[in-house]
Amino acid sequence: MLNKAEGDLVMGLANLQNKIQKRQAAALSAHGISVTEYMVLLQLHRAANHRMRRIDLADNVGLSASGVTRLLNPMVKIGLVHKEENVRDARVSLVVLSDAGAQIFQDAEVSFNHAAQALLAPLGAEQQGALAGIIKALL
Amino acid sequence: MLNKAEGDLVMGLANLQNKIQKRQAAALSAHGISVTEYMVLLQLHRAANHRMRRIDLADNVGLSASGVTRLLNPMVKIGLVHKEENVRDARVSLVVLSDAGAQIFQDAEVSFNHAAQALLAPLGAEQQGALAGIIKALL
DNA sequence: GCTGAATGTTTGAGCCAGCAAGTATTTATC
DNA sequence: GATAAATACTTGCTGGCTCAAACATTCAGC
Repeated sequence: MLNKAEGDLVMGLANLQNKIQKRQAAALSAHGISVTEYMVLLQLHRAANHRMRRIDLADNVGLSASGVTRLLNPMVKIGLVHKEENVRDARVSLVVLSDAGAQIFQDAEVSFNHAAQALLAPLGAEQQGALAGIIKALL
Repeated sequence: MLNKAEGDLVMGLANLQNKIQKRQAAALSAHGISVTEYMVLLQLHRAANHRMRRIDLADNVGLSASGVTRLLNPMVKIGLVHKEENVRDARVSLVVLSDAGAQIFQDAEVSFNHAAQALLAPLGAEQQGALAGIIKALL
C-alpha cells in the first residue's frame, strides 16, 4: 500500500486544523464572534464597497447558502452587518458590513493574527513559505 | 501589521481542510461511514489488541468524551465495534474493533488513501515531505 | 479505612451546519 | 411574449458535536 503516506498526511492535516480551529475560536471569543463569523467579516472587509452577495459569501467561506442565511441573521440583529436589496436583480440581497462590524473586525483581526503567529511560531521562515506554496497548490 | 501573513496562512489552511474533508467524506460514503467514524476505526485498528478506552479515542480523534459516546452508539448497533468492561477499573468501558469493523475499515482505507493521493497529487515529492515536517512541528 | 479529589462515562439541552423543498425572480428558447 | 430552466435566497427537518451536570468508581492523604 504505497499511498499510505498520503492518507497519513490527510489525517495529520485534519488533526492540525482541529487544533488550530479551537485556538482561534478561543482567541476570537473575547470579541464575541465565532471563527465562521470572523471569516464572513474578513470577506466583507476585503470586498469592494464592503458588500457582497450571500452566495459569494457562502462560496468564499465554504458554507452552504442556508448556512449563510442562518449565520447572518444574528449578525444583522446585533448590527455587525445589514441587508441591502439589489436594484438590478431582485433575487439577490446584498450583505453590507456596518461601521460597527468593521470596528469589531479590526479588533478581532489583531487577536486572530496574533494567535496565528503564536501557532505557527514553531515553523522556520522557509517552512512557512513552503506551507504557503502548498496551500496555494492544493486549493 | 506584520503578522498578517500568518493569519492568511491559517485562513488558507481552514479552506484547504474544508475542501479535503468534503472529498474524503464523499470517498467514504460508498462504505457507509463518515470521516469521523473512519478515524475511530483507524485508531482502533492501530491500537494494541484492537481495543481502546473511550477517552483515549476521544483525544486521538479530537472529539469530546460525549461526542465519542454518541458516535459509537450506532457503530455498536451495526456491529463495527463492541463494548468490553475492564476488569481492573470498572469506570472504563473498552471499545473493541469487531471483525466486521476491521473488514469495513480495510475496504474504506483503500478508498481513503486513494482519495488522499488524488488530493495531494499537485504536490511534488519534496513538497509532500515538507508538509509532513510542518504537520509534525505544529501538532 | 474514611473522606475528598480525581477519573471515566453517559445524559440533557442547545448550537451550528447541511440537505431538500419551497418561493421569488431572472434568463433563455421558441 | 409565454414557458421552461436557471439562479438567489429562505425554511423545516435532521445529524453531529459541545458543554455542563449527574453518576460511578478509583486513588490519595490523613
